[in-house]
Amino acid sequence: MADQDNFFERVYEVVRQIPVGRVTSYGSIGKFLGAARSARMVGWAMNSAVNFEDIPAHRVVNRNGILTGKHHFKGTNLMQQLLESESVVVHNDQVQDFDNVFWDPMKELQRDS
DNA sequence: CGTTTGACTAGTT
DNA sequence: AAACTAGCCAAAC
Repeated sequence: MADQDNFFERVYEVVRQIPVGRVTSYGSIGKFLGAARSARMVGWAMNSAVNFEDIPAHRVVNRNGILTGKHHFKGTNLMQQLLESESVVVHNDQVQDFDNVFWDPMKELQRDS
């Protein structure tokens, strides 16, 4: 069933599918949803997603691999802590080896047919 | 219902 | 190279 009733839920669906040890960017998610120019909306969705424990928002970073929204988390450095706990190397609020841990929904999920 | 904002991104100065 | 501007779009006020 189409759980995608709202833009937010669509984002949640994608973020939920982010594998452990991988991160993605707002733009990529938005692009996958068909709203590449709505990268901010993805962030907005995440703002609400913080209320959802099922949404690993910490796996979503900006295009630079920087933990832009770390300040929005419960803990100041919680975002980094979570990423590090998932085998993601983070240093100075920035994801190291970003290209290696970057998870592209369009490439990994690929809208099948 | 009009204005502001906001976890972005790409382009320009 | 760093800072600023603009575009984007939907939710919150």
